[in-house]
Amino acid sequence: MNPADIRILIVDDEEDIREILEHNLRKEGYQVETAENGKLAITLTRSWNPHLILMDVMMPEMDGMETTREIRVGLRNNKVIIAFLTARGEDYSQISGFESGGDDYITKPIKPRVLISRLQALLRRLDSQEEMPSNEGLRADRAKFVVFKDGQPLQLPKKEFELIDLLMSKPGHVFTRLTILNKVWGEDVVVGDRTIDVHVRKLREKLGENYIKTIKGIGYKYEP
Amino acid sequence: MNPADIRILIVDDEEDIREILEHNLRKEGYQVETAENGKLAITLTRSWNPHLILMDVMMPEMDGMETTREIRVGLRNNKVIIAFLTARGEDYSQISGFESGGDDYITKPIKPRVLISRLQALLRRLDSQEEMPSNEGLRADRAKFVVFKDGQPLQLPKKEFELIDLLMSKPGHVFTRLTILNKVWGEDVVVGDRTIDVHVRKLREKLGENYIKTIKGIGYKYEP
DNA sequence: AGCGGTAATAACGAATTCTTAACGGTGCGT
DNA sequence: ACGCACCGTTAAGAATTCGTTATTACCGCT
Repeated sequence: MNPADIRILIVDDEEDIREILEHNLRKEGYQVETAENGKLAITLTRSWNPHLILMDVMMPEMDGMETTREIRVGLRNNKVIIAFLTARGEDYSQISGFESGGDDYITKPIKPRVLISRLQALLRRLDSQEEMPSNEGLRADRAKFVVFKDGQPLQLPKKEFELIDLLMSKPGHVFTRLTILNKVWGEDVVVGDRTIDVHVRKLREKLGENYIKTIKGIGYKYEP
Repeated sequence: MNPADIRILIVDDEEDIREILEHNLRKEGYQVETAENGKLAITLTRSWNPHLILMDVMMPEMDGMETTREIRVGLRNNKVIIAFLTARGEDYSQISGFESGGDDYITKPIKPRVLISRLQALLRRLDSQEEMPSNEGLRADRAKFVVFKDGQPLQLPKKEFELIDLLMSKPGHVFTRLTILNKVWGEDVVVGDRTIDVHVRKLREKLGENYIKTIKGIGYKYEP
C-alpha cells in the first residue's frame, strides 16, 4: 500500500518525541497526526481512523494500556494496529498489553531507520487485509456522528447514524432485524415492525440506494 | 484458531534454548518441531509447513537472516510468520532482517509468559486471514447469507439457503426428509409432502444439477 | 407556547417467497 | 401389465415480508 494512503497516529506525552517521530514518518510519506494524551488519542482514533498507532506506554493520567483497551472496545471496525513505545529499561511485564490488544512494541531510544523497518513490517499485514476504509464510498465518524460520502460530510440523526454505523462495521455481513434492534434500539425496547424499514428508507434517501441491501426474511447488509 | 492446529518451528543452534522453548510451547498446546541449523530449518519448513518460525539470528554457518531469505524465496504459499530471537545486547542494525521478510523479533533472555503473549499477538493475523477462497464448488457463508458458486456470490431466499446450508454442513451425509423438516421448518410445523421437493428444484436450478442428490425412500445429500 | 427536527406508528400497496395442488414419470413387486 | 410408492415439475395463489407515505408523538430549544 502507498505510504500516502496510510494514517499513523503518534501518542506520547513528550513533545520532543512526538516531533521527532512525526518528522521521520512524514519524511517517508505517511499521513501523521499526534496526540499528547490518551483521551485525545481515543477521539482522534474515532474520527480519523488511523491504520497504525504508535503508543507510549508511560503516560500520566491514562497510560498506553488503558488507552488501548478503550480504543479496542470502542471501535467497531477493529483493524487498527497498535505498537507500544517503551523505554529500554522497563520491565517486560508491562507488555501484558499484548493481551489487551496491542500488536507489537518498540523500545526507546528510537533509531529512525529501525523504526521505519518495524513499521513496514507491521504495515505489511494491512496489504493482506485489503479492505481498508478509504475515502471512497462511505466512512463513518463515530466521534462526530457524521458520515462521509465521497469525502462530503453528512450530518445524520442519532438512530440513522447508529444503524449505518452498525451495518458498516462489517461490510457484507448480514444483520438480522433482531440483531439490529438489539444493537441500535436496545435489548428490551419494543418498537413496531416497520420502524427499521423507515430508517433504512431515510438512509437510502441520503446516501443513495446502492449501499444498503435487503435480504428478505433475514435483514440488511452494507456493501461498499 | 486452536493451538493444536498451529505448527511452530524453533530454529536455534543451542540445545538448551530449543528445549526450553519447545517445552513451553507444547505446554500451551502448540505443535512444535525444532531445527539446529538453517539448512534443517529450510527442509522442515518445506515439508512440515509451519505457521510460525522462531528463528535465532546468531547461528554458525547460515544465520537467521540468510535462512529467512531462503525460506521466503523458496516458498510458494508465503504465509509463514517469522519471529527473530536476538540477544538483548545486539544492535538493532541487525534487524534489517525485517526487510528480508522477518515479521517480528524477540529479545533474549526469553521470559516464557512474555513469549506466549507475543506469539499470540503474531498468530492473530492467521485468524484474520481465515476465509481462504477455495474457488471450487460451493461454499455457504452463514454470516453473509450467501452461497458462492465457483467464487460467484448467489443470494438465496431464506428457506433455500437454510436447506443447502444444512445439506452442506455434512457433505455426503444423507438427511432424511423428516430431519430436514425438523431442522429447516421446525419441529411442529406441518407442510405438504411436495414442499421439500420444490425447494430442491429451485436450488438445483440455481446451483446446478450435480450438487444435491436424491436418495429414494430416504432423503437428500450434498456432494462436492 | 411554538418551532424544528427526530422517532415511531399505522395503513396500504408491492414484491418476493412459500406452499399447495395437480399431473407426470420412474422403478419395483406381484 | 398393473398398482403402488415415491419423487420431479409446473403453475397458481397464499402468506410473508418489505417499501412507502402520511400522520402523530416526542424532545429540546428559544
